[in-house]
Amino acid sequence: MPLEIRPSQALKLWRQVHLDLVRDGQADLSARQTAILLTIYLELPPHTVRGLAAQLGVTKPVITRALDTMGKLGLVTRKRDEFDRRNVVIQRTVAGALAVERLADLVVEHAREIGGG
Amino acid sequence: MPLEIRPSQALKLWRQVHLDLVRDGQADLSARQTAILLTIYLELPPHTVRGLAAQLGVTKPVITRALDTMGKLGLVTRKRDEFDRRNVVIQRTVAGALAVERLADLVVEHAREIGGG
DNA sequence: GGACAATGATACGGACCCGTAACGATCGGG
DNA sequence: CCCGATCGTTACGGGTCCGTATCATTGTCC
Repeated sequence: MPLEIRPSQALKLWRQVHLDLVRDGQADLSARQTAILLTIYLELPPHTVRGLAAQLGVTKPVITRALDTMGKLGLVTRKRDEFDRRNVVIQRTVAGALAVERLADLVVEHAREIGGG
Repeated sequence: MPLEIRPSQALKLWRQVHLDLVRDGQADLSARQTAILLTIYLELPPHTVRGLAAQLGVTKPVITRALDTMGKLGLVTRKRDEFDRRNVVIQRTVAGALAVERLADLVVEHAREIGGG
């Protein structure tokens, strides 16, 4: 059963959620950072810098810097892989899980409000 | 008729759309810029710097700078209001309308893919 | 052990954005 | 005409991010 949504509804939803994100003063994440964060929290671990870079189609420094920023915000953590010490495993945090959950609630709530658009 | 969507579906949708935005190499807009762009294209004109700042809960320079950037990208245009020459009216462009339309299509398409999640 | 590959981090110059504060231009009332 | 209010922009110091190139560390294979 596909999720049906019309273009006008999609845009209203997109706008309302972004408005809330901005007004709540939450971290003003870029599209890249959002994609990284959600990939970490939705896809099965383990996550590496290399893997994320490949999935997003960006270079490794982009991921490293995004992880630096999100690390400061407490949204993710890094840990060296003990089996292959070249790798770094990106781990989830409680704060990160809460932020993702809050985003989900925001989308659900506004979707409900929009209704027939 | 409310638009029903579950949290897990919302997150999948959010991730997929952001992944596409990043991979398409489109302008990597921040949450603020996205909110501004969609407000201009969804709400009734006229739009002013002051009005946008109030709606988003940010300061005026934030809007000015965002308009500078989007102007370079061809997404919006500015014009002085001839009736009150203190005001600046923000206008839509063909390129901006296309970008918004593309975003809508992206959301609709991924919503359809997700289905029962 | 040594050459080579792979991983993530760092250096660099340049661009953008932030918040606060000040600025020039314009309007409106006395 | 002038003073104050309003509008959008710009200046400033500080921070983040970009892409490219390079680096140190670690693993792999002969």
